[in-house]
Amino acid sequence: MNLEQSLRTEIQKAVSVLFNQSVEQLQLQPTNAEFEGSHTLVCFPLTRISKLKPEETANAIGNYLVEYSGIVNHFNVVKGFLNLVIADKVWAEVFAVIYANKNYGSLPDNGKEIMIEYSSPNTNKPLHLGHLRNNFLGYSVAELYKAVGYTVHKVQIINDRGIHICKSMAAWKLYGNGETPESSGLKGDKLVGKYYVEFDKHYKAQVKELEEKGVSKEEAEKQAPIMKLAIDMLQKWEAKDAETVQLWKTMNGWVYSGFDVTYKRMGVDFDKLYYESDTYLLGKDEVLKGVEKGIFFKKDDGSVWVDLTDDGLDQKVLLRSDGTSVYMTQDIGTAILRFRDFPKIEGQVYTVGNEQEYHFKVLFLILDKLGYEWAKQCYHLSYGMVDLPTGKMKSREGTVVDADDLMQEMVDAARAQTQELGKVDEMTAQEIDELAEMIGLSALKFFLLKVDPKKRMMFDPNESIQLQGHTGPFIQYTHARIKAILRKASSLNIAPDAKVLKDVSALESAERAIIFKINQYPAKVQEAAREYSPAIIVNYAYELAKEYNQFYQAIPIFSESDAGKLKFRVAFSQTTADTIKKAMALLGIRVPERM
RNA sequence: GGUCUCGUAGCUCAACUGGAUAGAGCAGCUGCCUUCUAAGCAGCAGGUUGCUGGUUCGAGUCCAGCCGGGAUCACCA
Repeated sequence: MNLEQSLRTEIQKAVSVLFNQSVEQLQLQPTNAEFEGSHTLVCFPLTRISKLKPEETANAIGNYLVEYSGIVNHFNVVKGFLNLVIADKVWAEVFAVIYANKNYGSLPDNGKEIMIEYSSPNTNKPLHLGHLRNNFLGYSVAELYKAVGYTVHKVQIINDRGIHICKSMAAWKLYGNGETPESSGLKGDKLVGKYYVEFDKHYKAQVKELEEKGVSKEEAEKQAPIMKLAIDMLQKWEAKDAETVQLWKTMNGWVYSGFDVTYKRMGVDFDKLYYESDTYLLGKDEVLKGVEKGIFFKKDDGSVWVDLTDDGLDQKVLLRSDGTSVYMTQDIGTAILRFRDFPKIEGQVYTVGNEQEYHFKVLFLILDKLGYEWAKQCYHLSYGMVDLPTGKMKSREGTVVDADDLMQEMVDAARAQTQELGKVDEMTAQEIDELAEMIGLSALKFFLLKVDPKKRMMFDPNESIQLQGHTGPFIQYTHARIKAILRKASSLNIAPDAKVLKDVSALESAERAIIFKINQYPAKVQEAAREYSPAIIVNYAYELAKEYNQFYQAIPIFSESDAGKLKFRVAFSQTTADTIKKAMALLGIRVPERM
């Protein structure tokens, strides 16, 4: 039983003894910094039971806890707030338990499985800033679910078919001269992206030319030879024309190898990939079955619809009048396929931008109507757009921030800063590279994860490159700093053991603050998983590091003469470093031994 | 227009789900490296939480109505 639970139990005991009534709900919160204590019981709601004034209620409970609980040393009351001061002996015991637990913060395997989808790019454009937020979020939520006991399957669906990739193919065929990633030295995804842009350029020129000849805009857009070629390729692809399929495979292959490089640097991975070319025909049977069951209906032109007006939504098309599938149909099929592939998963998390909220609302509703129990366990992890100081990212205006470029800039900035601070004197070139990589990516990930996922956020390149303050590098620095202490402790043969810890009394307030923080860690992990919010861990890690730095600055560890106390300080420095490392790992951020 | 969503310090974000005098970082100003790493610490300054009402012991948080951003309402994906 942890401290908070014990405290709640004791308070409930107090209430039932003092007021002869039981309560389940207690408002227990951290004490404001300005008052003495760590835990505060809000007593206003209890006045109904106590029939006393808030202050009197608080005093009565406080006295009882000091007398009987064995946890509370003393207390103070401000208005209806009962501020409790936990006995140092209890803190020491709490810490001793944490110190001995190697898996602190992780729950044991709960036998449940969950699927998390993220990234899911198109194959015609390189990954950009928006994908970075998506990937970091999805990866982190997966780590959070692992930490609370789930087996997690990370997947993505790659949008590898359709007119967009045919556009790149058409442009490459016309203007590529056989260019390959090898011959050009370009990353595969960049090469294909280049031809997508190329397509657009020529297409616009051709449309303009036709218009100048007196063709209407609408007609010109249809007649532009390059567009005709792209459409022709799409039809050939669907007819499984060998040459077209081969080109498609080749160019997508380039994209995948390019993406792999980017994913690797980002530090994300996937357990299974779904390709839209495999799944785009799925779902149709399911929809037709739905028609038979009367869940969906057919219009006179043959198109199939679902009526969601009773649920406050619209009617939505599921099959076109020519019988072909739409986006929604595919997603229905893919969802069902995934539950067949992984029968044990209890639900799916879709990490997709909030512009698709309506789509997923409809999707989950349809799956529910089709009778799939798991539909209720599907969750759209909807995140807000990333804005630039100049406004929205627009590919047409060339304001898209490329993922590879950005990561490189961050790493370069980290290297420059590290060198400027003179931290690299004793490092090899390889060590410097590794450190710069770690720091640069930490700054980026921390920056993108610190905001509540649901909210739209601002990405200011100048601010993101900051390595001081509320940043990943600040936390990494704290970790490295603690490691330096531990190295010194080890060289002095100071080895803490759990037995000594319990005997420590008279803690400094900075020490209590850190133990209090460390003690919160498991609850924070669970909250973050429940809320699908890595931002909770980001802020937790920051607060813990901040707390430690205050201690570090205020109390010189090795000047302590009491051997027990010295060991205690080394021990909780160790645990702080471990907790920082674990928390950062949940965010996909590594921490260095020195920096 | 319907639906959803956001609005907190000059800027970027918090606020434990209704609790105390709304907190951090950046930017600005003051201090602190002969002691474990100054990518740090301590401090100053900065707020009518978009506006107006309501609910109650208590509202940034809940409700209503305005004002202002954004998203979405395709036989596109």
